[in-house]
Amino acid sequence: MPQTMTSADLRIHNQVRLLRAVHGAAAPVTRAEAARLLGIGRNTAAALVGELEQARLLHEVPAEAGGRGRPTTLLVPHPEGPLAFAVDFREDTWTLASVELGGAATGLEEGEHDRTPRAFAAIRAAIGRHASDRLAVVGFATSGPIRDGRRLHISHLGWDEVDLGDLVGPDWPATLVDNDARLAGLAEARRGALRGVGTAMHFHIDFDIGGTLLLHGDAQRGGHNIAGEFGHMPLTGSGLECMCGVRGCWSLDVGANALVRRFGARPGYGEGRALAREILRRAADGDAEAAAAVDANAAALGRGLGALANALDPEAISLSGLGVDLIRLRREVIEAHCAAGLMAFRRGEPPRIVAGTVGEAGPLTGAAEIAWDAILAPDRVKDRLQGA
Amino acid sequence: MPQTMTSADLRIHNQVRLLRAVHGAAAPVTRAEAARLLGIGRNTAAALVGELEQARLLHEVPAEAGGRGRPTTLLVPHPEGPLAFAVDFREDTWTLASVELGGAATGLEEGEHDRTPRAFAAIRAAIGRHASDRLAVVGFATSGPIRDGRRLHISHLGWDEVDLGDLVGPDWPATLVDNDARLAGLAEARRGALRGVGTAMHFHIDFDIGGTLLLHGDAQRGGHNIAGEFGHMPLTGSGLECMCGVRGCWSLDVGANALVRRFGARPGYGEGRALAREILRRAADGDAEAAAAVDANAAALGRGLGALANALDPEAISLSGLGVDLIRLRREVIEAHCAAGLMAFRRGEPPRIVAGTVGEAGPLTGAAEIAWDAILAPDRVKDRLQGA
DNA sequence: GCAGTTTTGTTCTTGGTGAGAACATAACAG
DNA sequence: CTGTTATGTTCTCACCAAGAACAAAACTGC
Repeated sequence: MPQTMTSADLRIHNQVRLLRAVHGAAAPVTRAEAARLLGIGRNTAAALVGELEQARLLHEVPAEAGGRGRPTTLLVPHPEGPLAFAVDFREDTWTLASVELGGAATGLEEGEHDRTPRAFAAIRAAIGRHASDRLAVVGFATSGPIRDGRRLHISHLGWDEVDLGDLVGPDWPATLVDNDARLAGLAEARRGALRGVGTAMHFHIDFDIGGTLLLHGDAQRGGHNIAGEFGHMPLTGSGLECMCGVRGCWSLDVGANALVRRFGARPGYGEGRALAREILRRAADGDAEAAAAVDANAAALGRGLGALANALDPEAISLSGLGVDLIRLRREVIEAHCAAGLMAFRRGEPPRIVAGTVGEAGPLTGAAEIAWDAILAPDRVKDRLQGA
Repeated sequence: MPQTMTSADLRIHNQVRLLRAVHGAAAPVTRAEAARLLGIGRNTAAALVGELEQARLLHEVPAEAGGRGRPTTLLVPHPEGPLAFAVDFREDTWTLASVELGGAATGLEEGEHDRTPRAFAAIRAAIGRHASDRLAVVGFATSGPIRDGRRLHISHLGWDEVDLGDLVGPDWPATLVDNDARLAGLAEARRGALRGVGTAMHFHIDFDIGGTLLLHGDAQRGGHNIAGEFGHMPLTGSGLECMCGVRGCWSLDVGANALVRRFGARPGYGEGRALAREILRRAADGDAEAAAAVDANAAALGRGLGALANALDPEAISLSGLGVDLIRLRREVIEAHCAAGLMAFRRGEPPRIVAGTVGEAGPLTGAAEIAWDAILAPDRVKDRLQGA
């Protein structure tokens, strides 16, 4: 239930709705369109926008006349408005970008890192190089579960229970950290293949399978912010022991580990990824053993998706990482095994399985989204409106 | 995002908040408490309550003085206010109850049925015998998935894709139907063991395992209203074929089917349930084979819960049906196998596994909740306020 | 090129909403 | 019986969005 509602809160509420409409729109919105969209009068829209312009949250530019009627204005990000910085912290590289209202991103800097917490200092320095007083919130994507939003477990870096506070320090701008797979899903829900889908799931397939349940455009975080480890459910009957400490994880049969294990390579990270790509390439070229490995992978993927669909009933499922390749090479296998895992009465209306459209930029895009969610939170908008 | 917000909507919004506070409170609320709870002034509270009394949604009665200060009034359901009827439609019996604002239930009638759609006519007649113009919405709990809220699949009655419209007909009062396991979970979240838990799960264990993910007190329904078939995920490596059309379902290893199968009985419904209860009793009395069956059941239950916790990260999990007995008899087994299924880093903070406290009344209570959710929907409250 | 049409912007009035201050009231405490 | 405390009540005020009326700026068709 929303918190207290006074007359003044009403104004903020509608201004946030307006800002969200602009931020989430696929194409630029005119002021008149926004009024219709929110169901408010043109006069009210003018007043709301006027204050938001004053607060440097929106800017009005003349819209080119597109037919009859008095020409209106386009609502665009204010040139001096707040910016979100987004960081995608990957296995041994990172990317920093600046994202304005509406989602337009500008790449700022990239770097490599040595897999130690020193990487965070380098990123902080990069942020410092590009930051201005327009920088409002930093969204940070990293792999691995992040318990309570603070304690990082990045297994491929050997980071276990690393406290975020020790990494970002007090000199950082306001920073929100979340899991990359979850953020990739959020990106698909807000700006990709899952836009407008009420109940959806996203899975990022790499060595591991991480994902998220997306309800009405929001990624679910669980009670301790560590929801989404779907790869660590025993969905395909594997008897192997997983690095996570459990036996039989789905991830052992789907993704890069499963592909490379078949070719005698040890599971792990790094160079294994190249081998996995090589196997996919050989499978596409007709190599029988590679093809069999990919078949098995796709089958296990489909089986697990079917099981999850029984439990969570998504309308659509999007995939990123190796999942995109698996869909490209073996859509029928995935769908057939998904159907086999679906309860019979569901098979007439199976979840759509689609490749994500945000692609590699998923974590970065999602990181920008959580940053913008914070910037557009009613309290923050209120402060900004009153501070102006 | 909430819909249009005008000044008038603000009033409704706060009145709904007030009604929900009264409805959801554990103990009766005074007007002054309600004002504090909602963060509104005493004057505003007086105005809101006054209109709600006018609309016969709330009634004020003098509260017995409990200390210093001018005595206030207790907010109670209006004696002529709306009522929800709740129906629990079970395997061969049904129960009809009347529930007032706040959740107080009055049993009205019970009956047996012949497992055919004629049962609905009998229930309709019972509703007619007790209905007055106070009856606002009927909440109906039945087992099996209900696709899109309309198409019923009740396997133990042999109902497949039975359209709700053919059952309830146009002469029914406004009726909302949902799955009994989901409604039992909703009841726990609103009035039971899961009250106040942000992320929780509930499972009802009978022959099958049905359940629901509960987020902030709301049961998740999925894209086609058929979420919650957690029992039909292959979480325990069974190789058996399930009646649902899939192989390896969790339900085959947990619940009454798994118990009776061990004793040579065929899986199914009806008399099998008595045998399952008998096995539990013998296990409690020390019968070795019964104990082994119960052990296996508890282990499989725990294993599945651990897997689901990896994916969905609930703070607490409540159980009903046989789950209550399994917790009573084998809590350690469940918890140990749950921990084994949890990723290692989660084991320090496992989900609490608790017996539901609403008990047998779960589906009925949940059915009343969805009915009251409808009655307290802003549009409906608005109509009632303006109609008065 | 001009009059009519269409869409939007702008201005002003109005009904409604919650906040806040001041005061009244009804209990309890000593 | 007086002071304290919590609540009810009344009144004013700032604010909000709606709606009507009018103005403005484009296009259309003759």
